[in-house]
Amino acid sequence: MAEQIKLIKRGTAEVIPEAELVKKLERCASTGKPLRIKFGIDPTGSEIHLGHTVPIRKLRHFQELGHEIVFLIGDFTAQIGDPTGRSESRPPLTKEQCLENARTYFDQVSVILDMSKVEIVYNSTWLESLNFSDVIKLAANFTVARMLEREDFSKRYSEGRAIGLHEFLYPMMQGYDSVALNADVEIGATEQTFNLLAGRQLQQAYGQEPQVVITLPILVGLDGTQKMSKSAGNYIGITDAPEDMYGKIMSISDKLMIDYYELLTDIGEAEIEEIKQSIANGRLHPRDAKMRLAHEIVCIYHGREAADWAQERFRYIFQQGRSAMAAGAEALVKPEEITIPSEELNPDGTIWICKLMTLAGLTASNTEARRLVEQNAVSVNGEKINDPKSVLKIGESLMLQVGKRKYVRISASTPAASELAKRGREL
RNA sequence: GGAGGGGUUCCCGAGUCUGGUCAAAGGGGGCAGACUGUAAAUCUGUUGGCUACGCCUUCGGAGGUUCAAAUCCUCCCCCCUCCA
Repeated sequence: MAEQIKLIKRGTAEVIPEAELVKKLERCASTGKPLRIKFGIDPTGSEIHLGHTVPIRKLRHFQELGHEIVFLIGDFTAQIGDPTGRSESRPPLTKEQCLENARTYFDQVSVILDMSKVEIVYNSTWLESLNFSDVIKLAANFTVARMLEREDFSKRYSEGRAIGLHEFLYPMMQGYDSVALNADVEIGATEQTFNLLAGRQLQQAYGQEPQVVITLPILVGLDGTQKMSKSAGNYIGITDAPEDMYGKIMSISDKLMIDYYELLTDIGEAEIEEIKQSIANGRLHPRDAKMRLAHEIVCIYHGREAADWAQERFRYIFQQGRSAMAAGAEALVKPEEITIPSEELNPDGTIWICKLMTLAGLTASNTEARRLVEQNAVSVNGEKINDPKSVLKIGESLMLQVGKRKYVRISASTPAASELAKRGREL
């Protein structure tokens, strides 16, 4: 029992209230009836990043302990859009989009969770059939003062910004979901606390035992300050290539490292504590601790072999030669191959460097390319180019590198091939 | 319904009274360079496009005045605040 609680509490922000969790677990142990763990998502259909995995990993812990995961797709609520943490309302989604998004979501999540044991439900199932008097009855369980307790609402209210009346309904609906599912535990990020607690309130009103609320910290992104999110561009996608994932983790600040250890890996708490101590007293170089972290995480999503490779590659490129172009580096570097249509070349088979960079997708415009060349950020076959008027001959193939991390191998298509491709496009 | 304040480049925000010197200050963020541990901090450069010391497009939208408009005029759209 103590072990169970320890695993469940690991990395959480809050367990409200802990005593009830203990009671539920004890009952579960004596009756053998697993707890129902609710977790809801908005089927907005974006790529999953490490920030999303924090609560999902918590679900996995519950799954390991033999409890039942109920995955709630908020297909109904998606039509309103949870105002939490954002000011823009989202465009409504069609049913088909919801289903499609849910499918891609579960594809990605299956790396972490055993999806065959997960119960999937859609909240339109019960929310759609409520009528106006049902809604009034539900709404009567809350007061305006109570709603304004939510930080997001009170802040907007005091700043004189708009709060849509329908936004008050969101916590209510989420709470009613818990009633409909008879949830024992609900998991969410700390910013969800209010909505999660609404579930407790409504469950009590409907004569159910209230759910235990478990909140998880919000994962800070690569920039070290903002919440990890796609729109902020500070994220690590779980489908990122091993080397990218590894590299991105290496670029986080030392301060974040321990949080990442705790929230994103299975390394034991005692060991994490030891790492922390060793760094503090200088026995362990923070870089090495971070490499371990990066390896560990890549391992989860790509397997040991890929993680080993990414690590070796990192050592080779960034700690030793620092040249992605060095002979024999091919196997580690694995540059993306880009073929330039030969009609883009000048008659003598050469091409202007800036144009080449843009064609290869390394820059958005020739002007940007020119700037980078002038800033000494571009090299070809390992040699810096700093004349923006340079003209290159592609020949067999060449390595083009921009900045520290972007590089591609360029080759030109034969005229015949590009002619074919062109015709293919027209057809 | 009444009164007032606004919409400027990725974001915030000057510039508008007193048209040109405005591709538009400053800050943030981004990118690159130096230093490093692809860390942090710091410093420097850069941040619409175009084979480019010139040209083109951009200050909510559409017109107009003018040699010249982010700046002046007309109409329209949108946002916010206060009062009711």
